[in-house]
This record gives sequence, C-alpha cells and structure tokens, in this order.
Amino acid sequence: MVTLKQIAEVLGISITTVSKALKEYPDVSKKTRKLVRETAAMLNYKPNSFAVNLRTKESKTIGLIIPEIMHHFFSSVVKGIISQAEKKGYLVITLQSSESYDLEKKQIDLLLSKRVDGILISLANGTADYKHLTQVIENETPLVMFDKIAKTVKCSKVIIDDRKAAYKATQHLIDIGCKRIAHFRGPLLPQNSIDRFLGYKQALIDNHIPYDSTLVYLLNDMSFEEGKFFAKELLKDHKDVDGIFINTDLVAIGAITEFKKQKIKVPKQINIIGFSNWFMASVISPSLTTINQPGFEMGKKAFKLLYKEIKDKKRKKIISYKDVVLETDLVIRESTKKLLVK
Amino acid sequence: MVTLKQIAEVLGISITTVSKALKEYPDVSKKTRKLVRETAAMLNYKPNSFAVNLRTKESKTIGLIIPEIMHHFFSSVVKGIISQAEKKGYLVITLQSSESYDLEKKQIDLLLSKRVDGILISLANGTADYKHLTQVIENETPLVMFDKIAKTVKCSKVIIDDRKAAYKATQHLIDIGCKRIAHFRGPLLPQNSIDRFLGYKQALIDNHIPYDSTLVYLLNDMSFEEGKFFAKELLKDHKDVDGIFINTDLVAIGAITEFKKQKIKVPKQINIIGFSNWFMASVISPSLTTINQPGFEMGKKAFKLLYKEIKDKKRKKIISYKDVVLETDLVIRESTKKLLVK
DNA sequence: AAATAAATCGAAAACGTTTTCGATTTACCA
DNA sequence: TGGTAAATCGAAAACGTTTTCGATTTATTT
Repeated sequence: MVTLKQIAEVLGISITTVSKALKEYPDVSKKTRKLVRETAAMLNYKPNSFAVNLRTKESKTIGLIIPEIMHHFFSSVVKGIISQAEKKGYLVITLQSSESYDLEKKQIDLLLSKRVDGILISLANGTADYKHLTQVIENETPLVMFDKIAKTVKCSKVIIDDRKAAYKATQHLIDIGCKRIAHFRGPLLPQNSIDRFLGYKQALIDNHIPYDSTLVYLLNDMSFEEGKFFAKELLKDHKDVDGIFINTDLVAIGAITEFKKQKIKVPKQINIIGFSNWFMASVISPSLTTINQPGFEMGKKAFKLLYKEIKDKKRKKIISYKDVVLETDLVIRESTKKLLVK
Repeated sequence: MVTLKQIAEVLGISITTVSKALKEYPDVSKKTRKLVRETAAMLNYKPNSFAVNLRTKESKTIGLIIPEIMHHFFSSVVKGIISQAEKKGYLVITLQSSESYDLEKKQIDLLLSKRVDGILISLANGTADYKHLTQVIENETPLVMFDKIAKTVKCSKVIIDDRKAAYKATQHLIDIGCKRIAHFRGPLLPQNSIDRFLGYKQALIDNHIPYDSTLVYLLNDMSFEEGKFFAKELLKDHKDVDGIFINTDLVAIGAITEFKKQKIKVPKQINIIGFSNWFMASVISPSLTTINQPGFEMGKKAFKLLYKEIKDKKRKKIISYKDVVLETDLVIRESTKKLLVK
C-alpha cells in the first residue's frame, strides 16, 4: 500500500508538502502540485482512511438501527437513507434490533464504540426506556429518530402524523357508510400504534359513533398469520362489524385472505383499510385501500437532518432539533366501497 | 473521551501496562490488572477504534453490494449476512448498485479505500467485465460473490443451481401435462438468468418437446408491470400456450394479474410457475407455484466463507476458494394443476 | 548471601495522516 | 543593491493504540 511517505521519497520532498499538494493547500507551487498529483496517480495512492479517521476524528460513516429489514416499509427507508448518504459521501452501517430492547441497547453501544459520526434509529417495539438514547446525546453523537420514535427524547425526528392518518382512514370508512368499525391495533408501547389507535377513536367520537373497546384487537407480531387469526376472532365475536381499520397492510392482507376463505365478501360485507401502502396492496384481490406512508422520503429526510447536525457539530454551532412531519394520503382501492343505504 | 493515557495517569503507571492489563497479557500482576479494570470501568473507557484500526490494520467491518435492497430475496440475504456478521463481531456497510455497472465499480473503489476487511457482492445486471473484481483480489481483500456471480472470477461463491432449479420447474409443467411452454427470461448478462433459460431448454429437449425460441420473452427490469406487459404479448402471439416458467415471482404475479383481467383462467388455461418463493406468492390468488430460493441461508453462508478467508489471511494461510451450491425446492400451489387429458 | 530464575513493568517505535508555525527561498520595489 | 513582502517548503507534534524488547523488581534456589 502506497503512503504519503513513499511519494515523498520518490520526489525527494517532505511528507507535509505531498499531503498539502493533494489537498489543494495554497502554499504549494503549481509545479510541485502537478508533480505530486501525477506520481500519486501513477502509484495508485489511496489515503489510509484509518489514519485519516484517527487524525480528523470522523469516519464519514453513520449507524442505522431498524427493527426489521425484511419489512417493505423499512427497506424503502433504508434505501432512502443509503442513497442520500452516498450523495454526501457517507457510508451506512445497518443493524436490526429484531424488535428487542436489549439488542437495540447493545447495538447503540457498538455503534458508539465504533465512533460513527451519527446514528439513525427507528425504535423496537420492546423499547420502553430511553437511557441508551440519551446516552448517545450526552456522548454528543448526532441522533435522529424516525417512524418509531420516543417523544420525550430531545433530538430531531421525522415521522408521519399517525393520528391524523388513522383519523383519515377511519373517516373514510364512516364516509362510505360503515357503522360498526373495528380496529386491529399494534402493540402497546410504540408511539405510532398508540397514535393510530387514538386517531381511530377520535374519528368515531367526532362522528357520534360510540367507541366500543371490544372492537379493538391487540396485535402482537403484526404478521400475516395474525391477520387471519384476528379475522376469525372478529367473526366469532362481532357479526355486525362492517369495517376494519388495520394497523398495517400485511395484517390486512391476512385478514382478507381469511375472509375470502370463509366466503365473507370484501368490501360488500366488510370494508377493510390497511396502513403503509405496501406494494402488494395494489396487487392482491380485492386490492387494498390503505394509507400511503412515504418510506423512501422519510429515509432521505432523516439522513438530511442527521447530516446537518453532523456539520453543525463540526462548526461548533448550536444544533437545533427539528420535528419533520411527512404527508400521508389515502389510497382508495377495491377493499372499501360505498355501502348502499338500507 | 477517556484514553489509556488518562487511566495511566490516574493510577501512576504506564500506558503500556494499562493496555496490557485490559487485554489479558500474562506479564501484568493480578493486582494491577484488577486496579486497571476497575478504573477503566469507572471512567467508562472505550477504546478508540480509529486508533485500533490504524494499529491493527483491520476494522472488523465488511462491505456489501447488492443490486437492489427492496427486493424480498435480497433483503432476506442482507438479513442473513448481518445476523451472522454480528455474531462474529463484524459490522456491515451496505451499498446498492441499482443494477448499474458504473455504480458498482465506484462502490468497490469506495469500499477498498475505506479498507473494509472483506467484500460481499451480488452483481448488477449491467456488469459485463470483471476488472473491478479482480482488482479486489489483487488488493488481497477477501471477496465472496453470491447469487449473481461471475463464473470466471477466482473467488468463493455461494449460489443455487439455477439450471437444475429451472429444469425442475419446467419438468413440473411437463409432468402436469403442458405441451406448449413459454419462458419469461431475465436479462442476457446475469449468469442466473442464462442458467435458468438453459435449464428450461434442457427440460424441453429431454422430454422431446421442440424448443421454440418465439416462446422465450426477454425481460428487462423484471417488474410487476413487465409481467402484465408480456402476458399481453403472449396472448397476442401464442394462443396455444398452456404453461409459463417465469424468471421471478414478481413478474409472475404481474402476469397472473393480467390474465385475471382478461378472464384467462389460471391454472385451467395457463399454468404458471415463478421463481424465488417470495412471501407474496403464497398470498396471491391463485397462489403461485414457485421455486424456493433460500436467501437467508445464502447470506449466512456467504458471510461464513468471507469470515474464514479473513481469518486465513490473518494467519497467512493460503486461502482456498469454495463454491457452495444451496438446495432449492419446488413449492406447488394453485397456479399449476394437472391438466385433464383431452 | 549470592546467584539465578521468574514475574512485572515501561520506553519507544510504529501505524499514516493533518496541521501549525517557523524557516527558507524567490519576487519585487525603491 | 539592500530591504521587504510574498511564495514555498518542511520539522514536528498530535491523534490513541499495540507490541517488542530491554530493564527492573521479586521470588527461588544453593
């Protein structure tokens, strides 16, 4: 591996001058600059980034922790982050917490000890306390949370307005004539499943539809199988339900599959609306009405915020935390349809 | 940030001893070792990995290049790689080539200049020459290719037997009675679309079914839309086709969608078999017969091979390249069914 | 008690870069 | 020509760790 020293020896000049020549310092003559550049190119010189990191105290690398990479939404976020990071010359180390608080904590420690320039995180469902996150901030490592966030932690965040989106979804069911609306909600801890539940409830109240807690089913792992399972449960418990707002598309598709199996007509007998606008939502039959959640945009925005913090920190500017709320929209498809007045 | 020097000053001993105490060197007494460990813990000492990297010439980080992170198959591979790497204390920097040769080349350069300990890659469709890959090997950076590989490059590889799998798929169509079997093939360059095509062809020949090149359609971006498009084309060109072997599930689902739209019955009129066993294949209606491609296993295996090479290189052992072929299996679902004899 | 062996420690070099600041050379003007 | 200003260069320190090898202390033996 070629080093500055070797180039210096070849040309009979100092390491200092070689280093400066390669980085456009003004105090090196055009002649030597040209010379240095040429021999550097000839010898295929590549700066040793380990040494650069040590000297500059930055690695141009950020850490990313997500609950699960195999979810369509998260992989679109990851894609947004990586593409934006690459533009700014940053690399991304990805870790997945598998929805485990303990793993998440370990991974934060790992990233901190690797001295990444910043951390991007979407919280695990199991995460209840935030010491590991405040530790990051005390460490003065820029931190940005996205999607599954902790409201009380002081840092930049990029989210959607889950409550508003859920309200919109529920309102849509009401608008087409649903009277008994169930909700398959996400786990208890994550902020976004709380917010979606609250949006659902608020829409009912605002439309003078009594809120019935027995119509709310608590999902655990939010899988396809759970969709089928709770669809069955619902049919047993409440034969009068005419609409369901489901926390996520995958579960909704599971529910639709079960309804089809039991010859329950969607949307004729039960209207279903999901959440996320997973690609498959448009392909399934009947296609799924859902809320579009801009994953790619979220990833890009999250990186941009982090990037700004990293830059501000370098320039010793005080960093200001921002909350960015991305727009969602209702995508109406076949799984919901205006009911005929009886 | 606490350094060895600070611990040394607190205890009034040398940096050397502190360093040794923390790494179980035999030439430091139990007493001082205990003392050092305690104060290190108290001061929350974390080794500066930049300095460690520089000194040890390794970063415990590997690079990963895939064509597209948002494909179900690749995200399962990524998951396998990350999980296995974490077990061995390695971090993974992920990049996506977006099927572009130029990007792939740049990313290889980037990873090399970052001095990752090894590189894992699945080739872009656009990759025709392999200079950038041989350059990695000349650089003595361990390299393992998976899924989309270059046969001629001398390095370890982990793949499935695409030819055999395609043969199996085609044979299945023949076994259920198909006589005119079309194939939607992948792009020309990638080894696996070549192999799948060859497997298809071989199965026809072995069963004395004449190979008809007009029944082979060349996919470009392998999207859902392309599936719909070529389904339309096929209906225009060949009304007698009774089975299609399609390069990948997503395209197959596109085709099924188009057939449903045109009231062509699957599998009654046309049998369809896909490739990959994408999760959605089991959910779509009719569910899709396909070839299961073990992504998670492939990722794990690929990392294991890379890890061995990294270790061998450190111990200055000669590294031997291995070709690992993972098993695939036929998953029969609703989109194929034994035809009644006419 | 002296001699030897074993245990414990630390100085110093090295990894390769960046950057400060002083030294040297060249250019310029009166 | 002498003097000053500008341009160009390089020595050296620093980043924080690891590791070699020699030095010192302690324990053991005769």
